[in-house]
Amino acid sequence: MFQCVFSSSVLQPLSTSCLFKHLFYHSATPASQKQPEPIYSKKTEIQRQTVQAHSIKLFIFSALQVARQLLLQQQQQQQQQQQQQQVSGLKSPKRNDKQPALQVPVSVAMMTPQVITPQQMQQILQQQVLSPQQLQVLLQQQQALMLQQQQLQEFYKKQQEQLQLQLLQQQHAGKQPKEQQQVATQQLAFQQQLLQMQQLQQQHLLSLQRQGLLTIQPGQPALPLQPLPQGMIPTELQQLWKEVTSAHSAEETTGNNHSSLDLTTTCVSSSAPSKTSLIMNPHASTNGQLSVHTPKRESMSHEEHPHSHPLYGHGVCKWPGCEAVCEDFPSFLKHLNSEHALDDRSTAQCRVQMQVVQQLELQLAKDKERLQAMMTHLHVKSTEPKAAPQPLNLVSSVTLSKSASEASPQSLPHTPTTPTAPLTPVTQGPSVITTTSMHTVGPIRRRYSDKYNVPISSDIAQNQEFYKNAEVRPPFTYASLIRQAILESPEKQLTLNEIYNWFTRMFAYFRRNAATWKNAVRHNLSLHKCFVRVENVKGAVWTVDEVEFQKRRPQKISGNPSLIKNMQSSHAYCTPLNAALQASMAENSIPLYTTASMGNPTLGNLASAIREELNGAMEHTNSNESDSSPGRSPMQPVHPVHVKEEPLDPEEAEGPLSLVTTANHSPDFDHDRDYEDEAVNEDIE
DNA sequence: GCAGCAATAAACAAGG
DNA sequence: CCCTTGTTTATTGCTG
Repeated sequence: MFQCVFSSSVLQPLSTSCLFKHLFYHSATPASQKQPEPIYSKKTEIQRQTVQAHSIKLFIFSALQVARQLLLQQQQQQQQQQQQQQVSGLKSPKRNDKQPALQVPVSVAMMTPQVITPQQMQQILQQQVLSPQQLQVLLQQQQALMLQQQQLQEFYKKQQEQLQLQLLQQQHAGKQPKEQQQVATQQLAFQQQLLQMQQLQQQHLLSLQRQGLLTIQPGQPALPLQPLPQGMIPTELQQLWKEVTSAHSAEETTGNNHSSLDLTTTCVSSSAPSKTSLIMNPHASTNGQLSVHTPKRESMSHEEHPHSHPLYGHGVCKWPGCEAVCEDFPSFLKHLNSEHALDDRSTAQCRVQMQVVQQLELQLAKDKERLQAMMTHLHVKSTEPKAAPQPLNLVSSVTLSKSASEASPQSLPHTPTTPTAPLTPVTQGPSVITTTSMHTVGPIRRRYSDKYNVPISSDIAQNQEFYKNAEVRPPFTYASLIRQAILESPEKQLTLNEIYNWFTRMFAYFRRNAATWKNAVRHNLSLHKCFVRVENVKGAVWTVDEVEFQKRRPQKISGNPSLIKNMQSSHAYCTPLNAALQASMAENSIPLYTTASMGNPTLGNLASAIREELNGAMEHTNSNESDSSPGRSPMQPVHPVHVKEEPLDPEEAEGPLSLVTTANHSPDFDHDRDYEDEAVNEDIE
């Protein structure tokens, strides 16, 4: 069952064919009339936004309730069987294999039954392996196994230590523990996970010991972290592992760490940017997964600062729910050793933390997935109806972005139209096509024009938070931005550095690639007569010659003043929204934008910004051009309609009172110009 | 295809 | 010498 996971659209289940039809329906509509449509994606509601996350939590919870009871019964039986077999002798471990897991598809049952990671969940969902019923069964199984793990732990504690040692030894030897003869294979794997967690603790102690701060001899040799099949090891488990063993791993390259690292790489996915870039490039996290990147950095930082610890900061133990004050690192270690030793409570807390991380990662994965689906869909849409050269252009741009992130972007000349670039489907690239990753595109020069019809100050004021937080290129020329910066200053004059600061303060976009845009700022200041350098006592300041500025582009903007006025008016009464809300609304407004909410330029701006981020996907889809709409993309200058734009001083026009006009206009608006972030990759600067 | 504009890159100089 | 500031030139992409 497929459901729309995007926007406020109705959650209607769709079959595969219906989904395609639906997508095609949207694709067939001229992009200039329609904003990106809600993406119908083959996912269940689990992959929806937070609401869905909550839903699934409830869903899981209810499933767990059922599972709990089942498990308790099952557990009792198993314990009885275990005890019986200890008495009567041990049977062949093969019985484990014959004992089927709960009714779960093979592909799932084959997985090591551990807590489902977001990745697994995604995979399951994407593969459409599970029906909701199956999913429920799986969840029950998962939880049951978790409970079982807990209870097994207790049980083991009550058993002879010999039993545990035996278990460990056998696992170390790659054999199946005897205790697992009576449990399903899932339970076996859960025991393994339990052991891994114990190993985490052991490793932790080991690491502490290696720091010379503990003298405890580990009771058992560190067991190799058993790689879980199919790369299914939970990322969060790795992270925990790395966190716990970070200091240790820095100085030792044991098999444990190797397997951990390798698995990390595996989890990142083979299509991700090279491991090296992830590791070496401090900005690579924008392209890759933080869950992978972060531990790496932590590991390195710990290497540099032996007294730093993921669980210790600002004199406080950062163990979840602890916050005990530890004056110094040794006392923290002592505290950690005493209060957070390997016991039920610690392992339970560890599990909780794992789940927290899982939730976060799931959330992140969902959003990434949605973004990718959106982009994929839009690319398809934009390429389908167009002639070959343009789609090539577009696709190669994206491809370039990927290759650029993999190779050395700096060395890449701007060859966005290079046909030699493989036309790799977008979906095959790094699973994370983030906003920032779009910025890693090579220097693709894209026309970058002012929203002539919208006062810059108005737009900036309306979307201030958005620009501040989203790395979206403001749809204004450098000249306009510089002018705005200067005009915003109390004395209408700024030093170059102050202009820089304004840029970085106002636009997240300009917090990157400083060398590039600063050069552009200087270039513009020097180039345009409208910027006048005034020698000051302290140095030089830049001012704006408004007359010159107005003379700059009179020919470009002309047309019906009333339309402009309408635009400004409708634009002005939009309440500024915070960035997150804006982004969300932009998402949701996309379909409406083309139809009903033409009067909401703020949303329009956001929609435009999103389009901008879409790497020109909708470029040249200007089959319908009509410039009068205030809801038209603010990115789009009005070409055909000649409006005298500049006479409208933005400072005058942006007043909130200058409005009161039509909110609705022609649903047509031109789409033909999309501006993307050419984005020199700052990562390697 | 061309002109114009804007973005980008880069060389260069002057001054702190 | 390095950095910042400022100027200039060249190139490229986009649009009309």
